[in-house]
Amino acid sequence: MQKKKQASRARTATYEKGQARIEAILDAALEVLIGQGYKKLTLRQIALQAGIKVGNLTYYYRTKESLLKDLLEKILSTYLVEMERIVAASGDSPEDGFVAVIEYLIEDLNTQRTTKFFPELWALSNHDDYTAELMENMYAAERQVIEKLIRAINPELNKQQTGDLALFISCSIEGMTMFVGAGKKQEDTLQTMKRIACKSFMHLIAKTSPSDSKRNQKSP
Amino acid sequence: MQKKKQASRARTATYEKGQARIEAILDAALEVLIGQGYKKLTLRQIALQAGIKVGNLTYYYRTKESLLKDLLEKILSTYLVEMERIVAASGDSPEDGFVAVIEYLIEDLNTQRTTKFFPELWALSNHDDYTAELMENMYAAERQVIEKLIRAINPELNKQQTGDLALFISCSIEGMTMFVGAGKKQEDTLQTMKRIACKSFMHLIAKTSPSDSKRNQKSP
Amino acid sequence: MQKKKQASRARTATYEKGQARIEAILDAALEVLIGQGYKKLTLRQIALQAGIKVGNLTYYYRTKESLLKDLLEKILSTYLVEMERIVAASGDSPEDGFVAVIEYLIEDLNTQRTTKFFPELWALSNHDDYTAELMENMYAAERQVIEKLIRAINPELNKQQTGDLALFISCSIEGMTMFVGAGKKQEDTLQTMKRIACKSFMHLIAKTSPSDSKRNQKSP
Amino acid sequence: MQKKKQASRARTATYEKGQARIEAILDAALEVLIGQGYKKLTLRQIALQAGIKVGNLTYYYRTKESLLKDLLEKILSTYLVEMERIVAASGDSPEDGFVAVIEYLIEDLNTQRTTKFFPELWALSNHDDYTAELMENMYAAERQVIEKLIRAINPELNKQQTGDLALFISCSIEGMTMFVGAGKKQEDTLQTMKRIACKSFMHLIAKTSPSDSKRNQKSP
DNA sequence: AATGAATGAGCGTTCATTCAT
DNA sequence: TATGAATGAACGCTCATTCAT
Repeated sequence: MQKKKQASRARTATYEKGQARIEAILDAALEVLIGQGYKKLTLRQIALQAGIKVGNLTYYYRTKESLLKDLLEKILSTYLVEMERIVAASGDSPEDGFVAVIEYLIEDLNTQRTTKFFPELWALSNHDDYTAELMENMYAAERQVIEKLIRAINPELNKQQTGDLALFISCSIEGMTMFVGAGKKQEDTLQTMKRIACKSFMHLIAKTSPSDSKRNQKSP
Repeated sequence: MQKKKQASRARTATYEKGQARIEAILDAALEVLIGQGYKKLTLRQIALQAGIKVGNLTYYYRTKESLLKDLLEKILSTYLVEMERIVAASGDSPEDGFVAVIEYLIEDLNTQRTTKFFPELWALSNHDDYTAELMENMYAAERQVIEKLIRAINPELNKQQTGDLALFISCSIEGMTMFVGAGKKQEDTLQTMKRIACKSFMHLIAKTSPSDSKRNQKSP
Repeated sequence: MQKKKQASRARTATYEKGQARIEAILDAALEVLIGQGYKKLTLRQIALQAGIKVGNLTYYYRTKESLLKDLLEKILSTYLVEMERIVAASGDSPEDGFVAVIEYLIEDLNTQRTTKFFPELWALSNHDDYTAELMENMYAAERQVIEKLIRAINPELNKQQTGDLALFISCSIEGMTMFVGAGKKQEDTLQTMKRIACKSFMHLIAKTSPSDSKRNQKSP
Repeated sequence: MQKKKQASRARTATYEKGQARIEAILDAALEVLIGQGYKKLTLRQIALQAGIKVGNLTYYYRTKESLLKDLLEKILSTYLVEMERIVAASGDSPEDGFVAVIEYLIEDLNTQRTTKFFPELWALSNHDDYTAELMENMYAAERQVIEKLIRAINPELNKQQTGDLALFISCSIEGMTMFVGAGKKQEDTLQTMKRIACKSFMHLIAKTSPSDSKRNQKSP
């Protein structure tokens, strides 16, 4: 029901076969990006991975840029969808919801899909404005989810504070990608990190008081 | 006197002029990497930036790979050198030393050199073992510095715990690179992040007790 | 009634709709050729202009070459038809008829259709024998019209001389295409050229005597 | 002495070998253009003709456009140089000079270099502004040479009239390219055309009076 | 009659690398 | 040391053509 307009920027592909091809192409592209990095993310490699010829690839995506757009949008959107699912499923307690989100995010580092893809995304966004914007939108949405939970846990905090805390928490988790993710040196510390993160974040939220913000009160 | 071995993979360069050239080449390469990204880090661009011709560049570095190796080594070593300098300069109090290191690391995000370079490094390490190893060595050294300070602040913690805390702290800071660094959307929140980070980390170190570790006591 | 054989190389197109499609395709092709040049005269562009898909285009013309053939034949035939119409309409006086033809040919340079198309035709005929033959046939017919008028004006001239004069006159007019045609630098001199041409040609016809021909009398 | 700065837009090519290569490349390009038309004027064909690899070709000309620029400029400049040489060599009599120029221009049609190249040039100029400008400059210079001779033959004519006559004469001759040039159907009529042209043009110049111009006197 | 899908060849261009001087 | 010259491989992309539906 809800997946009808995927690959919106791709060519028409009105028929089923075309739709399937587009999915296959995007899957292949992600595979290449994860497996070989964006330097090797060439049309030839993608076509090879997808089992088609380059000519056919360009039939669906006239430019590499448009393919990349679709690819990034597809991947990033799945993360948001999943996040909202987690929140919705976590019941009434905001504390439980918060822990569920944090654990989901960290647990997600167990997949190569995540640990390989995101550093590529960050590097890409370094030199491509569109990628940077897309990434920023995704993380902004993620922070909004976190902010809502923070506010529910500690309603005394003002908007500025919840935003700052959400940003700090998001940073802390994203930073693990390079170290504790799948295939990384400290791979096995993932559970420990989860524990430390939850404890630390919960304390941070609970013990931050409205008067803590340096911004609101330049001189104490 | 002690840094003679630099550019070990480069050509002989026994004479001063050659050494200077190598420095110029590496500087040029870094400039290009930061300013234009890894994708445009071509021999042509590096030579142009260095004011020499490609032919001459290949005289010093027979392959692009060897140039990259030297470049990474040079950059990463400077971070370590700086870190040790910071620690040494921070006096007797371990708390002061810890805060100084944290603040240095976060403050460093103010430079494009850092915010542009590290995501590239992470992406590179994704698919290149040598880069991954080099990076891991650097971060391991960084964590050792942090661990030493943690142990001085809270001597009760065991080796496992200090290691985990250092890793968590390192992740938290590195994760800021994509968000609060120079040229990023949340660039202006750097001071706030610094404050939250210091407070949060200090509490984490102080309030962690030896019995917290789930690893040591599989069954409670 | 008499023009049935058009599009002889195209597919059957026995039905009216098919005939209309072929006309639309050829019109579209001419439009593209004139507006964007031979380089951009691609099946994609033609199909786009005709409002159909490439796949359908290839149903009517199995190869691009066959489409081009039909296109050339259609265009060139229209010029001949028009020329004969002009001659027929110019009444009894051969002088009037001659001037009418000359003026028609020069006036025709006012349309982009002419000034853009013919240089392409000449370049094409440079390396394509069929095009060269088609073009030669068209110009031969044009010269025959002119020859007939010349002979009527000055009956003393022999066949060789009328042929030579017709050729010279035809060259003189065709040569204007690159300079005084629509969109050309000397576009505004078209009327002046018309006047000079008529005066010069009329004098040439009137004052040429049968003894002028060097060919007939190698030694005087 | 005078050929030092040829190929000004090409790469440095400071050494003899490079200079020779550039000449070879341009010669090869002309060969391909003449022999196969601008559609087949590809870098691969040019390189093949020049006996080098495409990679080397792009070392001298970074873009195809720059190569074409140099090619056109080189060819067109040779025509101008030759024209001026002809005029200078034709002695005192303006009539002799004029005839010499006309005969040179028509005689030139005996070379495939001319009959093949110019239609390509005209077609090129149809869709490329730079080519159009270059071509216009060349023909403007040619007309200036003709105008000067016309004025010497009939000093009574005003500037407007000499310009118009020069244009008409130039058109008449250029128009022969498609018909009487080397390899064309009416190839053998070249001498006849020469004779008709000279006679016709001389009469046109001699018998045009200042009062002929319709432009100066809107109503007679 | 019409379209979507697929292919293979070729295009201009970039690049790391090799080599003679 | 330093440069110009040359190469081969790969890149993104365009195109005419074929084919199943």
